[in-house]
Amino acid sequence: MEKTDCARCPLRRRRLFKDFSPDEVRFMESFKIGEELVPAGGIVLSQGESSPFLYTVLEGFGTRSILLEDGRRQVINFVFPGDLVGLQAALMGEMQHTVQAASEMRLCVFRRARLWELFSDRPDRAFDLTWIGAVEEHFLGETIATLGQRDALERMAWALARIWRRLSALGLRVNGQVPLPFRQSELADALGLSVVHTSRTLSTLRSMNMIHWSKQLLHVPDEEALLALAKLPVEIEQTRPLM
Amino acid sequence: MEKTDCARCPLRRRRLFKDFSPDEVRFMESFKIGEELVPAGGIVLSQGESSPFLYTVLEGFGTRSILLEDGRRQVINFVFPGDLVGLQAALMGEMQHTVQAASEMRLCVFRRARLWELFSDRPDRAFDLTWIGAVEEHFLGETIATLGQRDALERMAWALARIWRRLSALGLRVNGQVPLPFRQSELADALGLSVVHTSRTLSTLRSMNMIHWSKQLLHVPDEEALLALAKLPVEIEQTRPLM
DNA sequence: CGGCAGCTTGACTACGGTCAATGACCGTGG
DNA sequence: CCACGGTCATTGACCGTAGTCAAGCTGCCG
Repeated sequence: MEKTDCARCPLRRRRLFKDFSPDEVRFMESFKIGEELVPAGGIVLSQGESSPFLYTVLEGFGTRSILLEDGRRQVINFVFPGDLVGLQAALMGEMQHTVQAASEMRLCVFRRARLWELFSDRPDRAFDLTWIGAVEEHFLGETIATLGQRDALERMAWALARIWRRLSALGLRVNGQVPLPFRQSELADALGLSVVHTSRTLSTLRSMNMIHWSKQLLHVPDEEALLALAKLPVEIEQTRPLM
Repeated sequence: MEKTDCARCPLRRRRLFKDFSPDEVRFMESFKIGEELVPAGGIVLSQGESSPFLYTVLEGFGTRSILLEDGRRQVINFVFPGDLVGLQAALMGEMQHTVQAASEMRLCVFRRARLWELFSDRPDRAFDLTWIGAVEEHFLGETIATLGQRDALERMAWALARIWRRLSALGLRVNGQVPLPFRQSELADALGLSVVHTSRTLSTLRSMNMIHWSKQLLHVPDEEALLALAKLPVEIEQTRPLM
């Protein structure tokens, strides 16, 4: 697959992401070894396996999830364009979770073996990498707080509000709608709810006129209201570095 | 407070931690600016505030927790000797959670402003820092899976098994007991349970003879059994870098 | 048209929350 | 030295949120 060169990377134009210096663009250009397409439903990285690659998502959506021994599954979070996946395996040896495509995904491919080079030659990029890890960690902390403290309605509002905000910041909102290619069972596994209760909770949110979700499209008529229900502060999505 | 020099750091001797090269010791020696004591109950870092410092825990135990607007609290995880705290604030500007001492803590103090120097001069240490972030992230993922998928008994077994293993690996097991200076309400807030149900769950575990916990001391008669109840693989605690 | 996956709805159940009373322990002050 | 009050843990009674089981429904694809 031919690679789009980083200089004209469509993602980096988005306000959500930090600008690169020309130097950084050049480095990433050399760091990137290609692109990969994963079909909807495909596995990007598999729990328990190591991978010679890490990836930045260019397009498409996915999930990170942990499989328990007894078959239960927990979706750790959702993966959106701009997210880096595979860093764990790159650092720790093997993936501790599975990354799966929910819609077709286009990925930017980096070679794990060259990660050390990044640390020794490009402290700025190494810093960004650590920064990305810290943001991820913060987000997981918020997720823990949500699962630990909030009830089903709040959890659902929280998840949808986060998705809505993120996709909006990515410029994926068209006609007041964002794409939402997840199934209810994935939401359920992300929020620690049963599929049945997920369905009921969604219908409550619909009847409250907080969301409209059908045909893989989500519309939020009153963002403030949903954020309030989710008890999320009305802050802006912070600009983040891109790998 | 006079500082113990890194060359004879008591923590680094423990098997749990990676060895430093003499070079690294020298660098850390210069990176460390002092030590600090925080009394039991004291706040180390406060959610929403920034901090000019980051810390490595030398002794003592604590919690990281998120305060929700309505007063609910979620304990994200427990903090043990060897853990690094304050990296989030150092990178992202302000703390997203609070770090509080559960017992008296002795901390190694580093200056945030010199973090950049670490990245530019010491790629090995920068790599370790990122590594620490990745491990933390993995652990939070496991926590999410626990809160999302497991019932009260499994959660409690999981938490106590993790604490038991970690403290054992730290060499803090004496006479088959590890110190456990947390209150039940802290366990409750960590596991998303009410204090009442936490007490009941603990008494179930006791009656199953899985744990003995009194007077801030925890004893696990049959580690395998507890790990099995917690559905935790019987792996060794991985050696980790120390900052 | 048939079959399957995903969603919805109803009926019942149970895990864990809430409220409340009591007990154990400890530090403080009369 | 003991009484008092505070914090933390325990226990009982009751209740509610969310899980389970099961039956239908919808839409899609072969």
